[in-house]
Amino acid sequence: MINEFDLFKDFLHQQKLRWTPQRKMILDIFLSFDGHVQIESLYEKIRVQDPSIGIATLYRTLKLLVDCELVEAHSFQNGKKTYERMFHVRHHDHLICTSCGKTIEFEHPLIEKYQVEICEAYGFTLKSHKMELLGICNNCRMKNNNPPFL
Amino acid sequence: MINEFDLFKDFLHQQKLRWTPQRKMILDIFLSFDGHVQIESLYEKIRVQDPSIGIATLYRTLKLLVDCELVEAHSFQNGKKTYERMFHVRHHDHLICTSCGKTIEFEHPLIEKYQVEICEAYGFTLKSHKMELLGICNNCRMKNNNPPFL
DNA sequence: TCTATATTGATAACAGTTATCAATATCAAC
DNA sequence: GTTGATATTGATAACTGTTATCAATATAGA
Repeated sequence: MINEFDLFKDFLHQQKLRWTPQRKMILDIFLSFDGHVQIESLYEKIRVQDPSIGIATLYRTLKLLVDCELVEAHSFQNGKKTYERMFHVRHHDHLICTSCGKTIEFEHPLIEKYQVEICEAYGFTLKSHKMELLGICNNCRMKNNNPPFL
Repeated sequence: MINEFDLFKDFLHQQKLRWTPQRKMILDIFLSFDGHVQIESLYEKIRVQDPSIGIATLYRTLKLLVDCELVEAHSFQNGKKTYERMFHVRHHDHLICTSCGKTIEFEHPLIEKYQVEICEAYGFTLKSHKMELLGICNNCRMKNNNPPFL
């Protein structure tokens, strides 16, 4: 079964770029994270293994990983980017309790279908999506003694 | 009917902050835009009316407008924030081009319906949601003309 | 092994945003 | 209206995350 390393190697070869120990290590450590990874955490963990690696190499490698679609970049409010693994991972959306922070992952095939339709209508090629439903979970509603709809 | 100016004035008063001509003008010009406003465009238009206004005042005022929930801040791929009017505006979701940053607003009643169903299934009381479809717009696809790897 | 050239780490540069500060404006109390 | 405590302003320095530059080095095909 094809894996991320082979895919990255192929991509580099195809672009006449080179497979280096730094690139291997960065991908390796990136894959050891789950969910959204911040440059900062990634860089810390990388430096444990090899303190000589420069931050520029990390940014450059992440950009390559995004180019070959193994990784997706997100921007959040605080101005920092996060990076998310995009290969061998099933897509899902999030239900988030704004009171306790609990999150539930879910999928909904029909919603996905409508998303594609919307993109087609506007001439977009859909690459990914993010959907977050924000609400109050059962637990918190009981605890706070709030009525079910508020 | 209550309007943005009264709401902002009340908010400032409540926080023991002051109602100034600069704040009035910034809100006024902000409201003359539609959709997602970039600081840059906003600042240009403001300086036409009063070239003495400083960029810091613009940032400070936008932060206040976000605090009082008249405005919502978004961060997109290119690292720039955009600001969106949040009052007297119907809820909508976003289609975002990850290449040029162009955004299109849309609504889809069926998707909204399924969101409610999902929340009910997990015992959540839905408060709000955010859905972003990320892709490549027609323009950028033509311009770049580079097929994705894989 | 040799050689063209891609890659590296250090760091300067850059862009967007925020903090600092002295001068000024606001507004509640009188 | 005047006063005075203090919030606000504009200019700009500082800060943060990211990217570009560059000389030294590593890679990989011949």
